[in-house]
Amino acid sequence: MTAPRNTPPPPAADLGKASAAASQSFDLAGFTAYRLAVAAQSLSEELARQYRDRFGISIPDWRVLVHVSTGGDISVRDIEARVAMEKSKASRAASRLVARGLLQKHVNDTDRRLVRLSLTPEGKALMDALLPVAETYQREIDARLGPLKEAFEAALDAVVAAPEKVPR
Amino acid sequence: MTAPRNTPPPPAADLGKASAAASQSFDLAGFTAYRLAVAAQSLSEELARQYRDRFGISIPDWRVLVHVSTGGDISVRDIEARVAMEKSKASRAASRLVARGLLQKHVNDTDRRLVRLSLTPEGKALMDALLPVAETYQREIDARLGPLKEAFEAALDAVVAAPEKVPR
DNA sequence: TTATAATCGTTGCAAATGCATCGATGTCAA
DNA sequence: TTGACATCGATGCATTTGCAACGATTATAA
Repeated sequence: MTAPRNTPPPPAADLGKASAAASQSFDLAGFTAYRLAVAAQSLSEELARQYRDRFGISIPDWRVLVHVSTGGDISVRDIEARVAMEKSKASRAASRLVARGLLQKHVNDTDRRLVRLSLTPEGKALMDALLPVAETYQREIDARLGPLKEAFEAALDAVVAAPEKVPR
Repeated sequence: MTAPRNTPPPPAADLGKASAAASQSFDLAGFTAYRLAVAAQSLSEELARQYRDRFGISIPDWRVLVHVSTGGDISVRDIEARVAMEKSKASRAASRLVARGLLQKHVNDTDRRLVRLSLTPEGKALMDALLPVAETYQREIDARLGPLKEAFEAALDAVVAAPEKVPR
């Protein structure tokens, strides 16, 4: 991102072109979904790099770990619903973490289809190392946002809340 | 999606952040990088589903198409730099689009390492169909944001601009 | 009860992805 | 000019991903 070297600055508006239509009237930079995706990727990668380099943890791993560490007895489907992750992704992340000795799986006695995920002592120890990194990073982001933070949070809520289905 | 059934409502806001034992003091919902990622995925998927179902276009395809359609003669590395996409991803998306007859590749005569990507007539026609969908969707998002939009855009800029590297 | 449907977590599989590397081309300094 | 190095786009490869199954379990209704 952002290393245009031999690239001439975007002409941005020179395609006169035939069809009086779309071909030149759209600017990706003004497209909120795109800008949001780029921003999200940028932030996630900053943090993910640290997790990966220092702890060997991927983003799916991290999400599962955080959810389990804060949520008590959590099932895969809880993660799917609350962490915005495909269930197969959550399932595999959980299995990886179990294989690494960070997580345990138990059968839920009330509903034996469900799995209860919980941290092992090793998992707890890892989280104790991981969370300060996340908190430091969050403070960094807060600093970048400054007074915009409140509006930003509100906007994130607003944009996700889909009041009605977008016409198909 | 989002049908929490047997899941108790998230505690949401009760972090004493005693920092002593991280294992329960962190709330993913208060973590900006996460919220941003979820919002971005939500928005991208809403639009991507339409593109996929109606036009067989993936998000990487879409980004390449938009960039080519607005940017004139564009190389793969331009896309990498300006669309926040891995170059192999951009390269393969371009190849897919060429295979579908939507894009053309030419050698850049000035620098023969570069590829010039341009829309075929079929590609232009597709964009003429695609862009109104995107514009409608953008209006939908604007409606959701309302007066928050300005602050939201500013916040996206602020959060991405990493003034200095986060300590590694 | 029994039959039918729904849900949970896992897994097979094809496609997509990230990374490293390659050949081709270009740049630059000696 | 030559040689060392950089850049571009493509690709091999291992991993990850999304989706559609599946078996096991539970819920619902006849």
